[in-house]
This record gives sequence, structure tokens and C-alpha cells, in this order.
Amino acid sequence: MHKMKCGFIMENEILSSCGLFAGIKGRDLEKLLGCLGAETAHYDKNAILFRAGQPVQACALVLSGAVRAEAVNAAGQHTLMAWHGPGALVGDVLMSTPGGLSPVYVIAAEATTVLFLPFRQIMGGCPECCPAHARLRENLIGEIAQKYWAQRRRLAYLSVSSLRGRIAMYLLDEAKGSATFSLGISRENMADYLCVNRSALSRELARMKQEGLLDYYRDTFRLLDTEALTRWAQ
Amino acid sequence: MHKMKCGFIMENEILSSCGLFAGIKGRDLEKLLGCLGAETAHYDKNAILFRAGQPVQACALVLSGAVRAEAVNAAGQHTLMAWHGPGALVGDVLMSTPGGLSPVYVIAAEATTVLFLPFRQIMGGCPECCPAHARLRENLIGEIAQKYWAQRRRLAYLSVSSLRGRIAMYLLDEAKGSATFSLGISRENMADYLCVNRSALSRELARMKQEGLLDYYRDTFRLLDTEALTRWAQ
DNA sequence: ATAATTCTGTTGCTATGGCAACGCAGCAAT
DNA sequence: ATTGCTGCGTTGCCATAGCAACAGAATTAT
Repeated sequence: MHKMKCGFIMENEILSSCGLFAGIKGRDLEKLLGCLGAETAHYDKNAILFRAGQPVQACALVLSGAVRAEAVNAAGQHTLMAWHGPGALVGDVLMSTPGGLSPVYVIAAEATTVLFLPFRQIMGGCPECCPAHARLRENLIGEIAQKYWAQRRRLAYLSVSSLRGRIAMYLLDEAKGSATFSLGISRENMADYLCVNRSALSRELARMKQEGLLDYYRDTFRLLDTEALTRWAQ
Repeated sequence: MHKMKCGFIMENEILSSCGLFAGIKGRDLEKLLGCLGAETAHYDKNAILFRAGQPVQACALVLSGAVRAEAVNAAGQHTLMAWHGPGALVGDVLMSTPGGLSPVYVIAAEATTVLFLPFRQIMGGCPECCPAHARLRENLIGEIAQKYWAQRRRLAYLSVSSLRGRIAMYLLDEAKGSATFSLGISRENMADYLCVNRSALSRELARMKQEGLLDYYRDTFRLLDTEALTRWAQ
């Protein structure tokens, strides 16, 4: 690993487009990064960013490359828990949890550059109480709240016991009103997300298509009878 | 509803024991509450605290009584989502979510007193940048992070497809190392939490008892073969 | 173009777990 | 004591969904 002070990263478009720095730009952002003691770090493929069981003091914003979060169970098997590409914020919830120890280790999936933002500096604030710092804290709490709702949504799907209901609820959410939409994930990932067997998912989707509830090709769906789907979603 | 400025609530032991005000006491707490513009409000039974579909500007700390959060679906059915007694913090995640609208309405289950804490005042901070204020913000983010992990844990249980595995994982977590422990919830609530049929849960527990994996009476459990249970939990 | 590989759909078999219905124990009200 | 209520355990039935195995698209590499 190879650390350096920020500076060049100012040109990085990730910063301006990521939620954590929303509403902070130009000189404010520059000053804030210095004040935070933010440091970029470069990792070669398979280098470790966070170790399992360790406390997490800072979150990492992925600037380029990608990281994987993996759990290792009692039997010593490694399981992929998450994959984070450019723009992703990693360890934010964990660093905000009092006494929180990482349940996973995080490893560079390829050559990766991240920006480390230490919790203490974010919360402590600069002596001058600058508005950028206040905004950053609001953004951080907003990011965590959003992750909370993402989990809650998935929990809602999994709490539906019937396969059809689970699918209906998920698709209605993803559609967000529009008739035709693309999920952007493979059938297998969809099955994993909904915690169902892939072939069972395909079978049920085929049935729903046959009954005229929806139409689809690969990951592109069109909801034909939202009325009925809503009924199925309970 | 009947609002009043804080003041008398300083004697309330809820404040000193709740996570949100951890590490803040005495004069600091008093000053902080004034600075926040915190207001207690009293609600008669069945009075509404938060309406569904409305933005949430403040969280409510339940001082006495209790509230219910209920969702109303498309068919007009009301479903109990959560029950919050004294010490509970309600609406904290929601007020922290940018543009977040309440998915539920919150209603007083009985005569209830709450302390309202507005998000803007919490995050804005007082002009003097007082340490109590900073601590409050840290506590808030910590509370939200903890709620995140509580969801995540439940998600982990629900993602285990076999009933036995789900039970095993849950009980191993609840045991927290000790052999004998009490869940403090009814069998029916346990079934709801794990999203399984109550009778199926009873049946599987009976099987597990017969196989010597565990023993139980009502909501008190003893794990006899954690080794095997861990294997079942995958 | 051909081959290789990954992704998706299909289908038969079967175990699992949801459902309903009932019995019993504990507890409170009358 | 009787009645009612609630919580928990038990069991038979059977639909649902997991599993495995294969087939055919679609995509990528050669």
C-alpha cells in the first residue's frame, strides 16, 4: 500500500458526483479535505484494506478499481458479501458504530485507489466550525440512513413467503412507476438478492408471463397488470 | 396534543440512560436541550405523532407510555410494524434521510409523552460549537448505525433457506456465548421475526430437542451442541 | 466461421415447510 | 367451579419451491 496526501484528487469526478460530498465543491472541498486529513491510498490486487475483527476508524471512498468484502466462516470458507466499484463508500456504517468490529475483510479486487476519511476528523469538526464540515456530517448520516432503507426494502421482500409475492413486490419497487425497465443484474444475481433458487425464479417468472401479469426478456421487464401484482405482493 | 418547553424533564431518568444522550449530563444536557429547542409533547391514546407520506423533521424520544408504527397498504389494511416503549427513539433514521417520507404513521398506543428533537438543530449545531452538541451528533449516527446492524442480522437469518438453519443461526446469536438464556419474546413473535410459520417452528424445535441439539421450555433455551448448530447455520 | 463459455429457460422429482385443526396447560374473571 | 382466553405443542395434508440435470440462447474468444 502506498499513501499520499490529497491534492491531485481534486480533479477526480468521483468526488463531485458522490453523495458524501454533495453540495461541497471548489475551494470548500479542497479546504475540507485538508482539514480532514484525508489520504488517498493505492492497493495492488489482493491487498487488504480492512481486516476482519478489527475496529474501523475510517471509511474508504473507492476512486478507481474495485474492492470485495468477504466473510470467512467457522469452517474457513470465504464468501463474497459485496463488491464495490468507483464511487462506493466502504466502512461508513462500521466506523460510525460504537465499538464496531468489522465482520468482513475488504480486499482489492484489482489495482485500486481509495480515499480514506477518518471518523474522528469528520465528527470532530474543524476549530472554525466551517459549513462544509457540517454539510459533510449531514451527508454521512444521510448515506447511512439510505443504506438502512436499502436493507429494509430487501427485508420486506424476504418477509414475503410466497415466491410470486416476493417477485411482485421487488419488481413493483424496481419499476418505480414506469412500465418498462431494466434491472441491470443477471437472473442469478436477482435470485441471490431475493434468496430464491434460480430455476424456481425462472419457472415462476414464466408462469407470471403466461398469466399475462408481466413480460420480460433477460433483465428487461414490463409490468402488464400492476393491479394484480400489487395483490400478489399482499 | 399539548406541547411544552423542556425543563422538568431534566429529572427524567430516560434521558440519562438512553444512547442518544450518552456521555452528556448535568448542566451540559440542560444547555443542550435548550439549544436544540427540544420540546416535550403529550399525546392521548390514539393521537397521531407522525403521518404516513409526510416528511419527518424531528425524532421523538418516548419518555412515558408507548407508540405503535403502523403501515396501511393499498387495500386499506393496517399492519403493526413496530411497538416502541419508554426510551425508544422513533423517526431518527427517517429524519436523517434526505427527502425521506414516512412509510408508516405513528400513533400513541396509550397516553404518551415524547421529547421531540429536530434534525436541523441537531446537525446545525449551536454557534459556540459546544462539545455536548458534537457528542449528540456522534450518538445519533451511532444509533442509526446500530439499527442498521440489527436489520442486517435479521437479514442474515432470513437469507438462510432451511428452517433449522435459520433457527440455529438466530439462537446462536441470541445466546451470545452463554449456554442458557431467555429470549423474552413469545413463540409467535419469534416465528414472526424469523418469518416462519409458528407451528412449523414448534415442530422443528421439537425435532432439534429430540436430536439433542438444544433444550427449551417456553422462551428459555439451552444450547447443547453448538458445534452441530453452527454447522446447521451454514 | 467455429469453438468455448456464460447465461437463461425447462422439467421431473421430492423434501420442506405452510396451513388448518385440535388438544392441553396456565391464568384471569365471574 | 366454570368459563373464556391466550400461548404452545402436535399432526395430517399437500402445494410450493429447492435441486439436479439438460437444452438452447447469447456472448466472447480464437
